[in-house]
Amino acid sequence: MPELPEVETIRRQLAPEVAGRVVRRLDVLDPLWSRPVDPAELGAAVSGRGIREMGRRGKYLLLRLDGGETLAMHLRMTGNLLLVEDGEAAEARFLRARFELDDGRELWFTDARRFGQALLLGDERLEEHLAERLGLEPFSEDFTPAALGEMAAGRSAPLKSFLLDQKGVAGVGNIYADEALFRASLHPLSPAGSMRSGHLEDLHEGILGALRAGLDEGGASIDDYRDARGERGTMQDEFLVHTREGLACPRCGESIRRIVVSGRSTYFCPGCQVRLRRRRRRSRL
DNA sequence: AGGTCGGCCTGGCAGC
DNA sequence: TGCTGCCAGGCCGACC
Repeated sequence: MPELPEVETIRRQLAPEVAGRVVRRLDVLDPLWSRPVDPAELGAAVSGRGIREMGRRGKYLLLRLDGGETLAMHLRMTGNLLLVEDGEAAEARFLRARFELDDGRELWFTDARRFGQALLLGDERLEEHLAERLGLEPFSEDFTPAALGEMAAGRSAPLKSFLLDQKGVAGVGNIYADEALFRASLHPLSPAGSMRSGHLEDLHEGILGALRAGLDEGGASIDDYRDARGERGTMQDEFLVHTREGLACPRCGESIRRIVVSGRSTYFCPGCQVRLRRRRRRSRL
């Protein structure tokens, strides 16, 4: 699934290719992609516009256009954004939207499950939209163990659910949540508010370490994910626990388990990931 | 208000 | 072989 490392891999590949180009034409083939906006309306609004840059916030790809508007795209589960050299020759399976650039190349948004969406907003409204949904960027200097502690304080939700919540740390999804918790030696069912300062440092480091590994490997291609060139990432070969049920823990050798937390498959090592207890409220003096 | 759950959506695969 | 039914999960709205 596209999470921060996958989306950032695509952004890094596309940014130098699309900056300064013009979208000669945007063809929206699937009304679900532009919903609730009419496909033809969104197509007309983007066609002819110059591209300033390709950005990212959380798991959103941000196509920044001339004139102070941005097309925010979300890949959700099975979306891909491909740079296509020859639109005639490429296989158009699951094609939902097609951008023709002024250099003859095309950007294709493909999406088997059709969860992906795009939204055109003025930059001010976009900032509001993102601020309502997303918390800290993990690679910003604002993301510190102390900031993590402030977000987790008083929360009884399991650490796994806490990490999946985009309003906390933006960009972490099911894969990297499992990997981060393993790196931090923290049990996914531990209440978020139960972490002490050492745990906060471990989790902070675990999140960054897992995301960096994903970036180094060009993302994880368990099934649908491909980078902007259509190639697979290799992070799935480096997973420490995710999808490794029954295999030996790389740290202590115990058998990795799979449980369901918040309806999501969750992999962890019962041998070395510590289950914290809910912190007792400070008694009043 | 914080936490959980069902719905969106469909390809792929297990099971018969 | 071919059909059915279930699973995957990011995000959001409904509900407790």
